Amino acid sequence: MVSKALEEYLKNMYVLKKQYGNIRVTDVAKKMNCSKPSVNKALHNLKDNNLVIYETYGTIDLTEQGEDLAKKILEAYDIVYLFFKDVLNLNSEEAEIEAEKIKSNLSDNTINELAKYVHKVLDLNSLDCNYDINQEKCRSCVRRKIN
Amino acid sequence: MVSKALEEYLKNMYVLKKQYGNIRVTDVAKKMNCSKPSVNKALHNLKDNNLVIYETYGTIDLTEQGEDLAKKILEAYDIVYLFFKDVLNLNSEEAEIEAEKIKSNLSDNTINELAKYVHKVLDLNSLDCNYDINQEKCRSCVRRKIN
DNA sequence: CCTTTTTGTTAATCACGGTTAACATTATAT
DNA sequence: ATATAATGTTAACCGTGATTAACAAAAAGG
Repeated sequence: MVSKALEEYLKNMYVLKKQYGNIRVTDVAKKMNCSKPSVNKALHNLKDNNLVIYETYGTIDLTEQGEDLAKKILEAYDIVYLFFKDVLNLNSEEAEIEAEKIKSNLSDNTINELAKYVHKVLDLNSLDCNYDINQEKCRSCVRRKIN
Repeated sequence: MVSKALEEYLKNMYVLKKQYGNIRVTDVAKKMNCSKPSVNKALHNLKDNNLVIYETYGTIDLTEQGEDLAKKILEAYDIVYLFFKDVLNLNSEEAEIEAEKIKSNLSDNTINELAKYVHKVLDLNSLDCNYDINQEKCRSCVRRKIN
């Protein structure tokens, strides 16, 4: 099991790969507001855990295992974010911050249950709209897709 | 701002104080499954932060500030636990573990919103019981008190 | 090309939270 | 009252994740 800190590096590398097509130490450092040596260290550590492919001064890529883990982390983030934003009605900025803080702490099962719950509640709220369009809980009464 | 780790020591000291009337290094260490030197270190650190009253080989007590913080942490735990157990329907053990993991991460505002939400949902579920006693979401349809 | 700039790495260091081993103090029991 | 047991403290150390300063390599521009 890799640490939260390392997962965070991995996640950001994954996002950068999708965004720019490649992963660079400088970009990761900028994105994470940390120093380049920190990224370099993380890189070595992630490599030791078979999550990235990397040689000194070479290109950086995620292994299949690394991609899977990154996706799982992002999915956890998404579902927690959705809960905070659309169920608890926190504003986007706060939902983002709070989701970021706890996404890596929760077990797979909890994330699954939360996903099911959010799905169910957003649907329920949509139905409620037919009865009382102005009631407070209808702020989030738009049917959404959860992948 | 004191660290999560220190908050955890503080919380456990508070609980032991309520439970036994006094706080002892050995008891804290047992409760937290850590060594006595760790407790001792935490003690010095908490003292520096004006959260405990403590002299070498002397009795340990929480300051008013320390008690307030400990109570806040416990309240956060309780509300998160309740959410996992009675809203998400996790079993008690899992709800406990998950609540423990994230209680100190969430902002005051999030905890407040979560408290309001849990309160509301448990009431709603109670009402739902009148319509369909057997539907799945009624597993948690008992009216509960949240202090 | 070759100089300059950007990028990446290494070394040394730090803070934090934890440990074990050794020691000091306090409490207990006979 | 004192030997023994329990409790608490200190010192030395470790791993993790971060830093800055210095350096090496690669890329870019003239």
